[in-house]
Amino acid sequence: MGRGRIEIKKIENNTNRQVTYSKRRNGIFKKAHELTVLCDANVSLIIFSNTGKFHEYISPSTTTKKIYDMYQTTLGLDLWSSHYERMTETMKKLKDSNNTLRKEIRQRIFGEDLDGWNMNDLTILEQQMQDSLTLVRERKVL
Amino acid sequence: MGRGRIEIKKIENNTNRQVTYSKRRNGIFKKAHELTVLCDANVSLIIFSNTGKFHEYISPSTTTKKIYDMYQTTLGLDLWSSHYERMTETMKKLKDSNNTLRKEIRQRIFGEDLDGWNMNDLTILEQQMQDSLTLVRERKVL
DNA sequence: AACTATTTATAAGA
DNA sequence: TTCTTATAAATAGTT
Repeated sequence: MGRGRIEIKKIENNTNRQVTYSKRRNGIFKKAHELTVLCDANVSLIIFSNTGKFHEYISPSTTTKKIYDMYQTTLGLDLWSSHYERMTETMKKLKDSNNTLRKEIRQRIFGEDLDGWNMNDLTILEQQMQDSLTLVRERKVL
Repeated sequence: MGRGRIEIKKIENNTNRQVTYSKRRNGIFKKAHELTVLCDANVSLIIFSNTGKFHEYISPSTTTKKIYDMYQTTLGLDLWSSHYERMTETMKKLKDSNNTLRKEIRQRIFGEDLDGWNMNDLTILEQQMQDSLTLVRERKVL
């Protein structure tokens, strides 16, 4: 690498570690970009230094989120997307339930939307309405 | 780099590109690991080849999820959480709406849950029920 | 998969 | 820090 072989172990001297970090960070970013161009690859490279400083390389043709989504899809992981799917499904069920309830209210409270009901259905509905009405009238005299 | 300088542009020959990809992937993974150890850094390196093959390096002391969580925190980004929050809010509204509808049905169809309604409320409800019942009866004779 | 001529990366020094 | 340079490391083309 440079003047004399170095051992791959943590550089204890703060200044040296910082300098090496800066040089090698540039080096690996360059490598990441070369891999992107030469081999038409998509690369996401995120680095946090030991002092918490953040640097990243992302291939120009993609985004970090896309890479992360692909990562999850590829590994079949359950970090976000399955959670998302569960929520989507729950939401769909809630919406369906909502629609059903609204229709029921239109039919049974306002007597609307009853096209297609036959005489028998209507008789049962009428009886139910009569019962409810009786309940309310009873409550008024309590 | 090797025998003769190369240009950094896409290698068009499939075999050559594949071979270079394999060699350089190893190279950059080694660099990522050296940076991790020498500089005590946390590195996430995810690569998708142009054929969709997936490879990653992650510093041993961390996980990909941790890096992405830090990534979001550091950038103050909202890649996933804002979407999540919007969904959570929508879901809450749907649940509330659902509960309201169910209560309305209990009260106005089954005459239940009417504690706290005063005489005036009950009279209005009674009138509404009477109107709906009339609507249904009219429909029966159509 | 191994070899090797070169280029590239970089550790240490200025 | 930035530049220089000796040397190690990476790798493109070859076998």
